[in-house]
Amino acid sequence: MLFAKQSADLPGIYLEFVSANPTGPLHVGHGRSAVIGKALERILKKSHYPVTSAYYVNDAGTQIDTLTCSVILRMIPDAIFHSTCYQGDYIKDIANIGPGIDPTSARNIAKDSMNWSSLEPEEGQKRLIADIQKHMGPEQYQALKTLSIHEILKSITADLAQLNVSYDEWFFESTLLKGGQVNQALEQLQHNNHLYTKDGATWFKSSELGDTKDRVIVRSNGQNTYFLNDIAYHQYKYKNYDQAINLIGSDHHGYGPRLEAAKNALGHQNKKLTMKYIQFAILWQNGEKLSMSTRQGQYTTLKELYDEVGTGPTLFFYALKKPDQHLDFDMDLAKKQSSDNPYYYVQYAHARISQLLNKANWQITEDLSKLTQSTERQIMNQLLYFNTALARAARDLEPHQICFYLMDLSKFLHQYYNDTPILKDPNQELINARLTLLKATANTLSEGLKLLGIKALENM
RNA sequence: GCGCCUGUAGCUCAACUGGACAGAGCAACGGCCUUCUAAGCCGUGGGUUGCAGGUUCGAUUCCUGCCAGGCGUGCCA
Repeated sequence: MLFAKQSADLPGIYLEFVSANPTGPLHVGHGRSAVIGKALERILKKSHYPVTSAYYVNDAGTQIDTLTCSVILRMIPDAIFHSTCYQGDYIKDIANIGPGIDPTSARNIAKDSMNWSSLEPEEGQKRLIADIQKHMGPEQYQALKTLSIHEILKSITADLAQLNVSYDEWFFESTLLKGGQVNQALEQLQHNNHLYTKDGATWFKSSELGDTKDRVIVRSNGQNTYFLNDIAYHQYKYKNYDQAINLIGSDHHGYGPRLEAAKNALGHQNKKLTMKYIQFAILWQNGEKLSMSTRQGQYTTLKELYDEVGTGPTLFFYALKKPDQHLDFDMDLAKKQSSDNPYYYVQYAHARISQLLNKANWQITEDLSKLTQSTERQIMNQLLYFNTALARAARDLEPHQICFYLMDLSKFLHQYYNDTPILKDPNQELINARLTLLKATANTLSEGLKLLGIKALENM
């Protein structure tokens, strides 16, 4: 192989991450997947892989009906708010922008709401959705559903944008149902003899393909499981890409084998499915662990986090540890503007260089033969190592390797800066050579930070 | 019970897929600003890599068995 690989030779990668249900604002758990996922997209793209990033919007399941009904109940002051509905204030906000509900429907719903709370929570939940849909009528209901999803996605997009996270594609689960891809996948599984019926439900024989047990894909009540729709989604991925990478919370690790089984059952043995599990981030503030309960809206939102510690530190801290390692996110440290904080350590290195470059009278030179100090060699070696570090981060899907690379490079820079008064030297040629090296260092720091979504600072 | 992940210095973490005396930061202690930003640098102390075996010239890394923690083990998503 004489030449470096071109993009066209490399496998097209479909990278899905976050894909949180659009039922509420993103919380701090989603933040880590968002930051790592986007960093991976940039790392892979910089490594010349054709990458498509995607957010899968689950807009078809019962949780969306729960969302819609939560909003509707908040629009009717007389109705009793059900315990299984989403409690957060954001529901009220959506209800306030809504067009309102016609008086007859509202009265009926308010009347029924007494019955729901007398039932078992789950049963009440089911009845609630059915009754509300009946009273509202399909058009009015659908309008509010669309509005609710739209508003939630707006807030999710805004949160992600704060962390410089954007997507090539937003893929809606509902399009798979409308477009017939779900039925198509179902038929193909049937045709390939991977299905059977038991207890009125349709089962996928995933245990024959490496999973620990068979899985229901159509429930006895006729509803698809999340899994079936996801199979159809992955069918789409395999048809258009060579490799699918899913970033997924490690609490869902049991999901991988059945997706792999489905891939093979549909004849996509030649495609690669990579599950990258992201461990939880645990927030610490004032030396105490923050509660992560997702019930009753008692969790820390992503917005609260980046408002508190700032975008740059948030990005750096989320990416700092190996993805499959638990992350202790120390908010006090992230806010601290001192040497303990690795984010500022790296930024300070870049800022120091920027100031020198601005202050000096110099020009770029190709002659670096005068740079013979060990500190200068150390920096040069580290600069040459960048491509390797990048390749490793891409290979292992581990952005934290970029963080460690940047911290190492920053350390060499600070050492150099401390023991060599660069601008004081009488030899202009030497100054030119040294500042050329520092310019390259600043560029590399800036590039590395950019991979993490962080803008390098000129001064501090 | 079974499955996946984790266990490295007092704390938080690395360790280039099996290679040299296992490295950083913080915390502790001691130095460096009349000199380009001290948000920095230098030095000292700190380890039986959870435990016990095995494979290997060589193991934090691979295998087996324990111990501890986390997460799973739905006709939830």
